Amino acid sequence: MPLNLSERMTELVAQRFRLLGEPMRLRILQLLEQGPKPVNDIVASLESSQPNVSKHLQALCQGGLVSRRREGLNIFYGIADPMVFKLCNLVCRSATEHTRAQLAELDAAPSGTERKRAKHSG
Amino acid sequence: MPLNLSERMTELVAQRFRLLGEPMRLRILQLLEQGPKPVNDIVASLESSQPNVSKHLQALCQGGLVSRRREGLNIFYGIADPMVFKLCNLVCRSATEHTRAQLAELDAAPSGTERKRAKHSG
DNA sequence: GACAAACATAACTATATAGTTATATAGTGA
DNA sequence: TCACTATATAACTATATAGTTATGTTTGTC
Repeated sequence: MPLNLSERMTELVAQRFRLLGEPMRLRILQLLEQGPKPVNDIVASLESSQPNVSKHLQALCQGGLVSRRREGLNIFYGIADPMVFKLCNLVCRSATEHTRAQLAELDAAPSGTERKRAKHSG
Repeated sequence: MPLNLSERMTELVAQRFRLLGEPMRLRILQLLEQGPKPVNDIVASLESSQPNVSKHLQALCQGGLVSRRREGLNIFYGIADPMVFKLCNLVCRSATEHTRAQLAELDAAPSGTERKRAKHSG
C-alpha cells in the first residue's frame, strides 16, 4: 500500500525525522535507553554543556520521544516511545548496507574506465 | 539489546534521518513509490523549481535512497531502498499517537483554564 | 557543425538551529 | 528570609541548508 501522506502529515513526519537527525539527540536517546536519568547525569556522560542538553531534551520532550518527571531537585528524563530504537536499527542497517555498496562500487571500478562526468571528489 | 552505536555510526544514522527530515524530499519519495520518473515529471507533480528538485534528488541519490538511470535525454530516478516507506509508516503512526496524546492531555487540563477541546466519546 | 531538450551546478539569499554565555526559575534546607 | 542545587531560558554567534536565478553540461536531431 502506498504511503500517500497528507500535506500536514508529511510535515509532521519530516519534523519527527529531523528530531532524530542530530547526533547529540541520538546520543541522548541511547543513554536514556539504559533507563531514566537526571539532566546532570546526561551532561556528564556526553560532555556537553548543560544548556545544550536541556535544549535538546526540550525538543525531544515536545516531540513526544522522551518524558519528564520531577523527583526533588532532579528532573528525570526517560524514553517515551521505544519505537525510536526500532527506527535507529533499521536506519543503521540501511546505512551500513549503503556504505558497503559504495565500497563495492569503488572496488569494481577498473583504473582504465573513467567516468565521463568529473565529480568533484577530492 | 541496546543500540550502542559508535560515534561514526551515530553520525551516519543522524545524516540519514536528516535526509528524511524534509517535506519536499518525502514528497519526492512518495511520488517515486509509484515507479521511476524523470526529473521533469517530478517537477511538474510537485510544483517546485527544477533546480530545487534536482538538488534534492542529488541528496537522496548520494544517501542511497534513490537510484538514477539515463534513458535518452531523460534521467529516471527510482526508489533504491524501499525501507524508507517502512520508516515513514512507523513514524507516521508514532506521530499520530503523539498528537492524540497531546489532545487527551489538553482534555485533562486540571486548573481553571478553559482550554477544553473536543473530548472523545467515553 | 548549430540548436534544443533535460538535467546539473554555481552563486546567492534567507531561515533554521546547534552551541555558547549569562541569567532566570524552581525546589530544598538553613 | 538567604543560600545552594538542578534545570530552564534568553540572547547571541556560527553554520547548514532550502529555495532562487543564472549558467553549464550532456544527449539527441537536424
